[in-house]
Amino acid sequence: MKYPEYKNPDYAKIADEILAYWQENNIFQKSITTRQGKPSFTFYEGPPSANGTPGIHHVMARTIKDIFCRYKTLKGFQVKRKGGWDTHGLPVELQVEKQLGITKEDIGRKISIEEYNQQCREAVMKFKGEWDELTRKMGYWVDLDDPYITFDTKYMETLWYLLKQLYEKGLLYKGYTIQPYSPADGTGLSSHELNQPGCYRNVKDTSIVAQFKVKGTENDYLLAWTTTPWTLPANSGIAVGENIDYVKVKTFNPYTFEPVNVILAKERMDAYFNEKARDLKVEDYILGDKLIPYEISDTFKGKALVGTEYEQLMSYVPLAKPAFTVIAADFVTTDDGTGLVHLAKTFGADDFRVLEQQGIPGVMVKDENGKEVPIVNKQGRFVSEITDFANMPVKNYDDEDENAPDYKSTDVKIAIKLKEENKAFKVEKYEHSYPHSWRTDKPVLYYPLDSWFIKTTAAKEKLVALNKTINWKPESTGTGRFGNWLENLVDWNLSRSRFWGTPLPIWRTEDGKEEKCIGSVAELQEEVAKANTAFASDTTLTEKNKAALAKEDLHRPYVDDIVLVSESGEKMMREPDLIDVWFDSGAMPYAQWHYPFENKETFEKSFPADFISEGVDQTRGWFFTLHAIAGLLFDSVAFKNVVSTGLVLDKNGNKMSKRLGNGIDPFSTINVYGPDATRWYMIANANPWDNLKFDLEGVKEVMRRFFGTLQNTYAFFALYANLDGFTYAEAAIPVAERTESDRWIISRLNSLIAQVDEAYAQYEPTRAARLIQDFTIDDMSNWYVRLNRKRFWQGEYDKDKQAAYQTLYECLVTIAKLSSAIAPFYTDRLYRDLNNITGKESFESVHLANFPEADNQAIDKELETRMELAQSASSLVHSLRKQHTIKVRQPLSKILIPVLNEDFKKRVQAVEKLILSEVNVKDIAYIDDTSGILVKKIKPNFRKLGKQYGPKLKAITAAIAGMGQDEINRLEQEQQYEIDLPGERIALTTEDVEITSEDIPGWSVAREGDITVALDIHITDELRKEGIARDLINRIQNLRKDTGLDVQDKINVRIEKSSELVDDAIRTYMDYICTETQALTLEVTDRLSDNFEILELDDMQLKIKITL
RNA sequence: GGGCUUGUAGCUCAGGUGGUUAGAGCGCUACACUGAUAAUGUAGAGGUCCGUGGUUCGAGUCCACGCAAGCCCA
Repeated sequence: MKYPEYKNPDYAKIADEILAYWQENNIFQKSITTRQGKPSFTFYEGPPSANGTPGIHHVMARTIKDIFCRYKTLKGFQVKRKGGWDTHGLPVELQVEKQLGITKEDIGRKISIEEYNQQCREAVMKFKGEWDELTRKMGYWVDLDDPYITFDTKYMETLWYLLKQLYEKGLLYKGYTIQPYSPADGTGLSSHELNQPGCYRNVKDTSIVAQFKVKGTENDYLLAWTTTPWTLPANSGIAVGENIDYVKVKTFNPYTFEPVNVILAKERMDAYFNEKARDLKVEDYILGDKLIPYEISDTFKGKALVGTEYEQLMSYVPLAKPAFTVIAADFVTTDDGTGLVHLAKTFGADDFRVLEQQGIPGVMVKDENGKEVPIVNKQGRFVSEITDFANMPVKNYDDEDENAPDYKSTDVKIAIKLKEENKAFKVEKYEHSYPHSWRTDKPVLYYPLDSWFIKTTAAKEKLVALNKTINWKPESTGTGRFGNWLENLVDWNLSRSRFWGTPLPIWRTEDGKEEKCIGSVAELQEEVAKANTAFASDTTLTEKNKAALAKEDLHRPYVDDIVLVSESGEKMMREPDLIDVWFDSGAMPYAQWHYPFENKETFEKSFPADFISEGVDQTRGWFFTLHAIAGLLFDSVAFKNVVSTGLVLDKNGNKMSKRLGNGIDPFSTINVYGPDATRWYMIANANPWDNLKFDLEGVKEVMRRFFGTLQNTYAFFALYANLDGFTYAEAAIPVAERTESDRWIISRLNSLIAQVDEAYAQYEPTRAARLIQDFTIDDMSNWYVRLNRKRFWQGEYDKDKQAAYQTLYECLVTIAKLSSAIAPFYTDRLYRDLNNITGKESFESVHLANFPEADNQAIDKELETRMELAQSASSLVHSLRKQHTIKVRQPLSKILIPVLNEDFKKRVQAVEKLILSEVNVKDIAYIDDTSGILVKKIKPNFRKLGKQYGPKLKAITAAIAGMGQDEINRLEQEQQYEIDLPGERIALTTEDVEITSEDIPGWSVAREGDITVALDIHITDELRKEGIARDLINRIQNLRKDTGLDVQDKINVRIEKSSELVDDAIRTYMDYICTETQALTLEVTDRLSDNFEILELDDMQLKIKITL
């Protein structure tokens, strides 16, 4: 049995093979069953919607999910992960509308709701095949055989159960919010509809700066600006900015010329007062003059205005305190208007929010049922209570000719009235952007619409407190984005007026006085039975009820048909709304198990989740709904750890979109570069929560640099291990008995295990990937293998060789395990290629193995430091050789290393041999102080001195810089040295400075950190000959390779006599050359006649002939 | 308009608790090395650490105000 050797590894192909292996051997299932009885680690899958094709960002998000599930499995946890599909909601509906070429209005007319929903049900799984394929090909392990599906009746039944729980706790109520509403269409508009092109249009409207009289003053007025004068009768508050500067200005009303004191933001004065009137005196004003003088009589911050009461502007509907009070709001600016904002609670979302917070009521009237309604009806007309304008449309909804000479809009009529009453300070046309219905082109109003809410605000404190126990990655998303959101929580608006979704399970009598919330299918059946008994005489009704129930489907339209009976015997109809689809996904911890109807125990064991991960855009989506439902109903968090991932952008940092065509197809990427490199690149390149600029060049680089190096190292190992028959059959050689470099790489390996384990445990996969990558490339390949190459291909199969194999084997297997969570395919191949030969472990796959444990005994920090020293020393010698253009093949006699203390010397000595062989030098000479040739450099220890002396540091630095060699020596000998500062003397110790060797006069030196190296570049004849011998070996090796000889082929070499120097070199190093080149004979002949090759050696030419 | 994030070499990114020569990889240039060879080493070029103020003996790092990009929400 041999370790498989690969010529040109195709990583995509490897992945396919491994995938097949997993499938045949049920590796995923085994990764769960083999952990039976172990502590469980719960992961919740945020359900994707399969109505679109998956993109490259899904690979990113799912890689993160997969990594931690795999990691925890290796750590011995049982990690069940149920897949799921999000199936309801607007995107599906819009897609179907588009597909059928219909609009929302056509549903229930041109197409029945039943048929429409059937279309949705089919459309939503349209791309399930692609999703499953991606899941499989990218190696995302999730259980797709038994997924939860949000349109499933069982799933929906759990939603009803949860809603009923909320209802019974009094957390589900009917209220209203201010939403875009089109009176012309008689319907509300979704934000999606509002985002239709052409919806926002520039229109000229009448704007009014109204004068609100401050209570208890003679003629002090608050100036508030509005572009919707029709909302003025509904005014019940005014908002100011707390930190904005306001002024009180003495002037005259430009329409009535009455003297007034008006209050507005200082910055806005220019807009309302004529510069030319600045120097006029208020006292000198002649009534009726166009140029109106003004004078600032007071200045104050907005804060001072808060609480000011004023008189109602248009008193059609009286209102009690605290209405008509000035409040502070964060949305007030001085960009336009007056810096005071008129608030109409029923006609602005901001207005509603701040007034609600302050407990200020809105201007409402009672309708015929005694229900409170706004002063504008659903047709967009003033109600009768607004006597002067009763029944007038607030916008031009009657298609009147606006260009007619006598046309006056309602806004204008209001303006005229206010002017006459000394209540308008300025009236003008104002052009602004205003939303219009995309159907009728008529202006949209912001209007209170009925909605069902979950009273999340009731649990705000709890939700905030629970959030603090969640480990957020990154932390700022939890404390900032999510935390702030919770702090400013508003009630969750559940209502959606759509068709494809979970219906609200609430039935109401027509007068709204009695209602019932249904919490299960069984309950619905009971209630239907009751109703059918109560309304037995109405067979149409009872038959409909029966038919609807028989469908066993909780969707519309069936549930709409069901009529229930109230306590008092009234008919109850279902509230027509659907619930927000976010409730669907937020309820998945319960609904995926059909809790509490089934799987109670399973649910309890898997709640809350240990880990979830989704895009940061889910903060107010899934993350919130999970948190809210768990907090409200279960007094618990829904998840303990969460990684919110950033966006995947194109390589230029632009959002990927179908329109721009800059999207990356995940399938082709995986097919070309393989899933491992794709996954590794995404993880190693940037932290998952940072946006990723996805560049295929980066994937290529990862493939070459990391996987290429790892594969190369394996290939190297396999090549020689196969030749030597290494199968790890021998007992492991104790680490203490292995070479310095073996112990070093093992120490580094164990340090790596500990660091990688910690990185994963802290949900920092990027750190883990980078650590593994650096170790593989720098430590294992470029240093350990390079230094130890000879041990693998030279000499007998002795202990030393076994130690080398064992050491490298250990490294490779460990890297396979550490990386397996990120690159599951290649690492499984690597692991099994190695382990199948040695049989060290009995696992069928790396994913069934255990995470390596760091052996602290094997970690030797001192050794790691020493090796760093060897690396920098070697690098310095290489650099010196480079300067003098002396190739490494040419041996040199010695290097000098200055040593300023014994510790340093010991360290270098320990790695002396390594350095010498690495740089091809015969000897190291250590020079210390006593040699008297060192030039030293002194530098202040800023960290220490700074703390101690602070401001005096500049003077001290100057004094130290002035120290010569004698002074430095004295400091070192006496351990103390006094320097003069202006006015005082300071004693320095050796701790206060850093002394390094700067130079060795007459030598060529190089420095890096605290190590200095000098190189003896004199080449003796002896060295020259050895250099020639090495050159010759190199040329012969090249020749062997070029002629296609195998590594083990023995050869005979004949070389034509040339210079004495070369002949001498060959004679002297005959044995050496023969051993290295596997030559049986090597002779120098007078003349080579035919079939010879010419070797270039420095400036010489050699004729050579190689035969088998 | 608000909240959050990001800004360091041509590109992608590192740079605990402030410490005096700001690093790596890729790319570019040159040279070397060569039973790991579609690999490797060394060197060079390339930086107003987004800007402006401030704190400090000392700021890429801390503070304030901006600018730019992104996400979410109005």
